[in-house]
Order: sequence, then C-alpha cells, then structure tokens
Amino acid sequence: MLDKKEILASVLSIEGIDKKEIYGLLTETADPSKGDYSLPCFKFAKVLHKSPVQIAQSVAESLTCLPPPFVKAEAVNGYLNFFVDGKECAKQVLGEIAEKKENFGNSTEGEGKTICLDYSSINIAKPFHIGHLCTTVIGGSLYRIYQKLGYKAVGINHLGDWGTQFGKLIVAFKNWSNEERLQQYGMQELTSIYVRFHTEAESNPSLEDEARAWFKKIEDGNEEALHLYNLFKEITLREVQKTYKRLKIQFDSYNGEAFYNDKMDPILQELREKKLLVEDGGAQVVDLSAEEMPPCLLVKADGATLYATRDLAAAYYRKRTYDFYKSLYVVAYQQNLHFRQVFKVLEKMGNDWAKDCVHVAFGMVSMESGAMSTRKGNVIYLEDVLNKAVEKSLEIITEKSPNLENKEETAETVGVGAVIFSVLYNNRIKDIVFSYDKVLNFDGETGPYVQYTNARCLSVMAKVGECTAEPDFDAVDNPEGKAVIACLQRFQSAIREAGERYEPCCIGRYLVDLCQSYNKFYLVHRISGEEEGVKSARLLLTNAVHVVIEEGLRLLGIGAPQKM
RNA sequence: GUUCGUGUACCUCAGAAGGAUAGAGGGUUCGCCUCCUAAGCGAAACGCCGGCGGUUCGACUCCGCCCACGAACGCCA
Repeated sequence: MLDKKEILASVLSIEGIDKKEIYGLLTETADPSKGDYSLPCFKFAKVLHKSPVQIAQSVAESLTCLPPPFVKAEAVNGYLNFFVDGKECAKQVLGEIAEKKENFGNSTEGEGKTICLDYSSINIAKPFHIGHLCTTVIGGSLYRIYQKLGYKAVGINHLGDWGTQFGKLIVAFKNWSNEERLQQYGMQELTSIYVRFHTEAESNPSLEDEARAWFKKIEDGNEEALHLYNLFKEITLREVQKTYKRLKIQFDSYNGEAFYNDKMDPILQELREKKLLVEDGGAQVVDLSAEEMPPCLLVKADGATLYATRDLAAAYYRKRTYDFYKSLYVVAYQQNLHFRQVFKVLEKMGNDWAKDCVHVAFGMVSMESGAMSTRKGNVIYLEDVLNKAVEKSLEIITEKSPNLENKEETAETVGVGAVIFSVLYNNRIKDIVFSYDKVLNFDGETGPYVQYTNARCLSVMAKVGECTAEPDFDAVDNPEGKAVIACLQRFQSAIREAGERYEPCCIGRYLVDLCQSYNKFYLVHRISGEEEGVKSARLLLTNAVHVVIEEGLRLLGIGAPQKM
C-alpha cells in the first residue's frame, strides 16, 4: 500500500523547499472537517519571504490536478489541507486487506537482516515471578514485530546458569531432598530447599564453605556435581516451558552464562594486546574516565570473571554467529550503566558494530507493599497472576455467555491476554506497581476489550452470512466509517514505529484506537437487514477490522477467541 | 554527591522528527439493549502539561536552571 503522505509529497513542489522536508511536515489532520492531511506552511515563510497564508494559498492554486485518492486542496490560515475521496480510500484498503488477510502490514524492509533479541533470560532454580514478565513479553513481542517487518529474528534466552548458587543447591539437595522429590515437586522443591539453605546457613556458616566446595567441583567437572547441576537446569527449563507456552514465547537459543565460560579468554587477551585492560586495586578493568563513566571491571582480584566479561564474550559470539544488523538486550533499566560500559568497551576494541547493540530498557515492577524480594518471600508468582486472571475471566463468561462451548479455553486466552496486554500497553520505561485490581479489570483499554471487539466482528459476520453483492462504498463513507478506514490504513506505520522505537505499546495503542473507532461505527450503522450493496461494504469493513485485530494481537502474543 | 530516567485530569497513562481547540481509559453522576455480543456506546465533571526563564510566527514537545520521585555508581547478576 502506498503511503498517502508519499503520494502527496511527490506532487508537491515548492520552490526552494526540499521534498523530504515537505514529507516530514505532512500530518494527518486531527479535525476531519478541516481535511484529511495537512501541511503547515509556517516554516517556509522565512526562506520564501512570504507569509504562510500566501504560500499555502499559492501552492493550493498551483495544484491543478491531484493524484487519487486526493480530491481537494484548500488553504486555511497558513495550513494547506487536503481531502481524500472516502469511497476510493475504502475501496483500496478494504480490498487490500481482503486479499492479503493476515499478511496485511507485512514489510520487506528487514529482508536479509538479522536482529538478535536477548530476553527473559531466567535464572536457573529461581521461580518465575511478575518481575520477569516485562522482559519476557516485550522481547517476545518485538521478536514477532521484526519478523513481520521482514527481519530474521533470533530469540536468545541468556540463562543465568552459572554461579555459587549451584553449590548451595547441591548442599541443600544432599541434606534435605532427593531425586524423587525433585521430579515430583519440581521448582517448588528447588525453591524451598534454596530458602532453607539460607535460613540454616545463618546458624551454620560451614554450609557456605560446603557450597563453595561443591561449586568448585562443578567447575572441575566432577561427575556427581555435574549430574545434579544438569538436573536442576532440566527441571527449571521443563517447568518454565509451561509458562512460555501460555505466553506464546519462543527462543532459538538457550546459550547462557555457562556457555560462555570458555569464550572469555580470547576477549581478555585481545583487550590486553590493545592495552585497554589495566590493573586497578588487584582487579583488571577497562578505564572509561575519558567517556565519563566508572571503569568496567572484567577480572576480579581472585582471577574470576564477571557479568560484563561474559556479556563481551556473548556480544562477540552473537556477531560472529548471526552477523546481526542489531543486537537487542531487553533488560531492566537498573542495568543501564552496565550496558553503556559494555558497549563502550566493544567500541574501544574497534568494533564498529558496537553501535548496533541496543539496551532496550524497561521499568521496575514493585508491589504496593514495596519492592519484591525472593528472600523475604514477598513475591508474586506469575502463575498465580495468570490463574487468577483466567479464573476471573471464567466467572465473567459463565455470567455473560453461559452457552459458550469452550469456556475454559476461552477463559485461558482472555485471562492470559489481559495480563500480557496490561504490560505491553504502556511505554516500557514506566515503573509498574503491581495491583490485582488493575490487572483484573477487563473494561476499557484492556486486552479483553480488544478481543471482545474482534469477537463482535466475527459474530456479525456469522449472523449476516456471505454476501456476494458488489459493495456500495457509500455505506462506509460517513464520519464513523472514515475513522475506521483511517485507522486500518495506519496499521503498517504502527508496526514500523514499534520496531523503530522498540516499543510494543505502539501496537496496543493502535489496536485500542481501531476498536474504539469500530465500536462507534457498529453502534450507528446497522449491517444486517440493510440492502445488499450496503451490507457487502460494511461486512468488508467488519472483516478488515477483524483481520487487523487478530494480527495485531498475535504480534503482542495474545490470542483472539472466536466467541466470548 | 555524580550520572541516567520519570513528572500531563482524583487514579493509570497516550501525546517520536515543535503545529490548528491538550487526549484516552478507570473511578464518579446521568442516559442507551422488543433490533448484528452492554467485556459495548453516549453525555457531564475533572488540566497554570512539576516550577522559573530562554529559543520560535507557534513549546507538553527543543535549551538552561531549580524542585520532587526512582535507579545506578568496583570485585553480585
């Protein structure tokens, strides 16, 4: 579909003004009575030494014929306003959506380019709580958004599968658990013995020494230690897979911290050769004082490597393996400095691709009672939230649609969708104070509202049935219909903006706009019982809205029930 | 203390290359189902867009200073 602004910019030539500038200034008009698109001419006044009013006037007069679907240009108070032919627009867009279906909005801009996305990146043996939700669903959504824009997306779950906590787990396991219990109770067992370790270690500090010894055994490749290590990893991954399935999240790689253990030496070697690694207080750091940052610590005084060291190794590995166009890190903003340092070190090492590494930061999730803490036990498990949302959804279905066949399945889609939507609807950077009241509200700007509108579209289509008559586009050429058409046309630019800004909320916001416009249309204009041409055009509109909602929800990782 | 981020309606938030009268939703009050799904739609009320200066024909948007809140700031990740 051709961008309307491009069409306009191509025919607008103003002496001494760059086409690109014209394109940039063109906007959709807020007030439809003034026109559909508009060009403010104030900027040109200085260059042309004429008043904006005069400029708008003379350009309007010079435009003898406009390309379709534009029909009229009008100069008002220094603005040049353009009107489109509503019928022509409707015919174009609705025709295109009917033809392309879910492929509507696809783009080829990413062809041949790969985008790496590091998201979710869970810690082994730690429960999945609402704090992990943002990175998981933001990353999952961006993954699909880039695919839709034609990129090859690589989803990476950078597992936290290394560190002294594994020594602690082994000690705890050997003292208070066994394989049968672990297989039976899974994560619950892992969490509870881990918590027990901490409480017992307070009175018995020798446990900490034992834990260190066991971690050393893992590093040295001791058979028993490795067996248990792998068992903990297996159980965690098996269990989290259920959550990922509910959230429609996928990964192409689970290479985590352990994977990079043997890949850091060459990086450190290179840093030494380039004289970037200096000794400081026993540790080895890259000095970043010239870039007004604290030094980046890469090797501890005891010789052990750090988080940043592994991230450097991972960045190199990803560049080599995937030759990425961009490499995104969907990680909370607390790690802002860390990523600025790592990217800067990559740059100082002479990698021009350091500029393609982006920290996609998001805000903190806290509880009304304060910050979450696994140790203190005040966490909210994601499964609990999802289950409560599904339960609430089932209550509403039982009340409003008692005859629905697949109640449980629908409740799952609606409940989980509500939770995902609530996270993806606002700017990433906003902090979230978790509240069941908000997540469990299904009215207004929510996932269920969007799903409901889709179900409503499907219901209309099912009731009215097939209609083969030639559509009469006058039937949608009214203020409500025009608003829907304008929204439908914006789908691709919403996806593009989401991709450019790494902001899935652009999609969510767009969907709510679309639903609001359709619901208004639906209230004013009847579809069934109208004459064939009218019915046909309005059905085409309804189907287009349905197609775009379903595809938009898919990009967010949310399902769309047929009925609800 | 330094750096980064955030401040828009009672609440939660949109407002990305400065543009016409600052928008939604929740909540509150009042309306709309003999007719396509009322998880819907409409109306009312709610605003010195944190404050003060500056740039501009024009600033919620850009610049400077200040205030409030949050985060990070060397051997965790």
